[in-house]
Amino acid sequence: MPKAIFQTIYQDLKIKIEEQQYPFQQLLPSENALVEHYHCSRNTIRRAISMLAEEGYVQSMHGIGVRVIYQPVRQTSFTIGGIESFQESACRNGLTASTRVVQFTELVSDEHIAEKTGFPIGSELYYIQRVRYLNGKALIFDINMFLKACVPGLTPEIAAHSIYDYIENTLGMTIVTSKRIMTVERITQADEKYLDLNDFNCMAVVSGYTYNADGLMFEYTQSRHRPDYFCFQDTATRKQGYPK
Amino acid sequence: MPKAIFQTIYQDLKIKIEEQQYPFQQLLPSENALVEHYHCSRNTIRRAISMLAEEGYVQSMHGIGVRVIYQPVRQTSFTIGGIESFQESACRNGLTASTRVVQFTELVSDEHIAEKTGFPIGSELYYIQRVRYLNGKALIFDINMFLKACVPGLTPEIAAHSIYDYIENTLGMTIVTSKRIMTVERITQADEKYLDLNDFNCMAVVSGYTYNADGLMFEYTQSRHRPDYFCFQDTATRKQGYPK
DNA sequence: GCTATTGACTTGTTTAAACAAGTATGTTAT
DNA sequence: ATAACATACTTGTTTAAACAAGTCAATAGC
Repeated sequence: MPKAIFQTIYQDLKIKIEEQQYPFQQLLPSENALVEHYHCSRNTIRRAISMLAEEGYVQSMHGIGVRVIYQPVRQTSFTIGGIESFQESACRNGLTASTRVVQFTELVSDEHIAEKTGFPIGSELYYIQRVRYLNGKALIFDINMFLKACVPGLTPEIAAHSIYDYIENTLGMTIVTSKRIMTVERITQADEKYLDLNDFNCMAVVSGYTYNADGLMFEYTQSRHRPDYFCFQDTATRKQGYPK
Repeated sequence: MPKAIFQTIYQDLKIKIEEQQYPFQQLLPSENALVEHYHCSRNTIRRAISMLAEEGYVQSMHGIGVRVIYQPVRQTSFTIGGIESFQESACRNGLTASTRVVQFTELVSDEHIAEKTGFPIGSELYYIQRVRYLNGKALIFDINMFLKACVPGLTPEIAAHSIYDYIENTLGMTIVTSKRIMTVERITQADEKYLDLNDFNCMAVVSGYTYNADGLMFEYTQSRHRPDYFCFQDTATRKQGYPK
């Protein structure tokens, strides 16, 4: 439930842009006009607009106005620069999702794991392997490692449902920042064993490092997607003011 | 040359974090301390900090402070949520880069192109195919389409050097927003013809839609990377204030 | 007719202030 | 000892104001 004013305005403008009340290539009402409409200060309006600009919804033009550059997306896509769980993504794309836990153990981080995941050597971890089904097809293979101290009481039953739901709603922990690296890697024996592969010899791999509200990295995830069901969206803005 | 105060502070803090003057997991000086140090208002400090948070350098904790969560990167990576040209990326990663233009023609957008690129039907375009070499190996195949009206005077010679350099420094146009979609696709005949493929049957594909300062989309790019030389970085922050 | 200037808009940057709210560390009262 | 409270921090939100700077159109002067 958004209580902050800028959040409310941000979401209201976002919906109006998505519904094309403010169509592609048109200008938004000027900041001063929005100030009158929402009965708030110009700073608050500017904060909402800058959030929309970051997501590629609008683009401000000095002396002119704020242009809408949002266009409806083309196909089912998996992430848009936010942090979404598998469940949330599937739901948003209108797909039937299910999960099978194929491994659930505990282990202690050694040198090799520390190098790959960033967990200090000696950390006690949960190690989980899951197969994700979309509309009945085995398409995604997930490997998760959680800091045991941060996610106590994890069970295979929770893993089969939604770990994020457990973390946020049951444990009350807040997930804040996630660093992700996308690569394309050759298929492994586990991919072949668990997934419905169509003679692809590569997988789209998203490696994620997730931090909680204390700034502590508590999760490493490797998510291996069958190429034809993978799509990753991103909006970049060119930094001004480079040296020279 | 950054003249804005918040830019200066942002870059100064960024460098200090990268040099680990503010080490991983430590807190930055409090906002009020930074206000004294930089002789500016708290808002200006907060703006610089929020930019660092967006890039995954720091994370603010209500009532506690701002924690550094930056860690030096692992390997050669190709993009970090900014807009970088091939030249800039290669330079940053210390690689020898060269480019061969294999096609340079003009064409008019038809229904099929409009669907794929978003250019309106009838737009006059430059159509360019380029092979990118890193340390002598043909690894990337680029397909570019530019709105002719926006990038007048483009030549194969410019394409062989750096189109972005031409656009920004010669034409004086500013690139602001770029929307990108990452997918993994099967190799094409052109990939086989031009690139050094190592029995991969997929390519990492980045499709980009670039907008200039007028909010006009003037470029569509498809960049096809050999999987083992591809790495894409991203930092996401979980939005607070979801409905219920 | 053409150019230059003015003025009314727009967004961009910065400051100062006030208050809310979360955290940690005391001290006090039981 | 322990619980409750006070208080001195921290970051988070919002306002109001001033000025800078870019755009655009109408107007004045030649």
